[in-house]
Amino acid sequence: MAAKDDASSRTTRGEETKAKIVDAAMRLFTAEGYDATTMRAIATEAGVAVGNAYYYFPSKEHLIQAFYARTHAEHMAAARPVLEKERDFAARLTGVMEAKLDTIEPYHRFSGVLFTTAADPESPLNPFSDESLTTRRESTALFAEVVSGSKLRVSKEMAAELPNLLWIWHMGVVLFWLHDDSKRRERTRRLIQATVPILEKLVTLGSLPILRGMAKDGLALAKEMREGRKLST
Amino acid sequence: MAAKDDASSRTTRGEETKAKIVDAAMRLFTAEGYDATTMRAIATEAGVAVGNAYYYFPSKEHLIQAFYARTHAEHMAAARPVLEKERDFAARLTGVMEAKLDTIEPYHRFSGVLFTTAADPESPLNPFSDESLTTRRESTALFAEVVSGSKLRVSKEMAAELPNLLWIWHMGVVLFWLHDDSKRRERTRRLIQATVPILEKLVTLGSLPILRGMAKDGLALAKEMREGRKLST
DNA sequence: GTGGTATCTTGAACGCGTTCAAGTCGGGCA
DNA sequence: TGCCCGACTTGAACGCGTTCAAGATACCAC
Repeated sequence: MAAKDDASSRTTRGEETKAKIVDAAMRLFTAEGYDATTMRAIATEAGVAVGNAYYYFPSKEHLIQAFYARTHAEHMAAARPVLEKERDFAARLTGVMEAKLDTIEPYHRFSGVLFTTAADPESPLNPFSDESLTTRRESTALFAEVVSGSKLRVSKEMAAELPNLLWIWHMGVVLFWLHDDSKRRERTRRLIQATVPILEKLVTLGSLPILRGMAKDGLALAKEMREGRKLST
Repeated sequence: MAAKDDASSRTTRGEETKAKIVDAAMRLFTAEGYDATTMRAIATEAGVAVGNAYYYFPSKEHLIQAFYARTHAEHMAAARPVLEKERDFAARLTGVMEAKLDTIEPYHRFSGVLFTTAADPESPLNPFSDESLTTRRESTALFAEVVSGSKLRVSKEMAAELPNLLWIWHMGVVLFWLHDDSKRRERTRRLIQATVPILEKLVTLGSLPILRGMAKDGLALAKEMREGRKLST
């Protein structure tokens, strides 16, 4: 009996409590919305004291980040089949982005808060913050895979910068999605359908000798701007 | 004596109290930051009861909007000389955008909150909200003037849509500015310097017969997306 | 003047996110 | 066995944004 308890040692109990709290929070956020969900309600739903939630999460906002990490993981999984199957750049990008929409759809109602703080340099939810670094890196890696696994041939500079640019594009699409109250988010899907070919065209044209110089300048600018903020890698 | 009081009638007293509250709020926001400034402190500074502030403003956030309206007015004024003097499109756009940066610079420290809610569809501060309609319209009109007062010749469709696109671009620049901690916001200024010629080039190229079709599609898309949200006009 | 009324003002009270001093628990060492 | 100590848990208390019933104020009609 005691042997088996090796796994369910000290830290494990804490992990369980932590998971109970995140679960409760996600249930309530989804059902009631962010503002309407109180920390007391989360604690009660999780079967713990309110102070206990603060032992594991510094603030209510940080609970959202845990939530964000989850949908991010789901997105990574949902994008997998697309990356395995498709070889065409536009199809890969569209597939990955649509997988994102499908993943976050259940939370459209209260996702506002999720990205609300996106613009606040002080918030831990800010996609440029250190606390978002892991997620951002993974997300960028996903877009790198969209490029590298496609038939598209790009320069070294382009290969280095394009994933970051696609990540920015993806943030823009999500921002649009937030405000999109059309059924099944048809508008956002249309936006994707319309902008992906443009992106592809830009990348392709950027490889032509004539436009090489201009593309190079653009990429250099993107890199410079990215490194100015603490976004680098 | 009584005759002179015509002007300082009923509504005027209310206006004065309202102004006192906004003044106090702006002083404290600038000095202490948004979060550190309490409604009680604002009320005390303004010499009124806390409940009185809520008679004039539905929430603390709405006080920011009043603040936003002020800097907006300042920007309109600061942009005037540029529009009077310059005739070159790029110079006009750069000048207007740099005027914006100059106007909002004093509030960089706490502007995060100002745009924090930009992504939240529920917030009254959301630039796409009905409550922001007036400001947004004026702002768009400013960019319309940037175009119309320049030597640049554009198609009817382009003239109709370009101001909105420039407004979006301007929001992006402000978002970048928010995260820009370089001295004198040199990075943001560099971003403007670098992107304005690209915008100009895109507009110019879009007028060429060869690319007319593509430009038309792009403009139609922009219009469609804008009308999907309640942004129209 | 007197009463009526719309406008404006008050501050106690509410529920919230958050903090923290005071615990409880359970494995390891004597 | 006893007891120690770090990991974990508790809930009362604090200060905040916000609400609201109650009152003050100033103007009009009579």
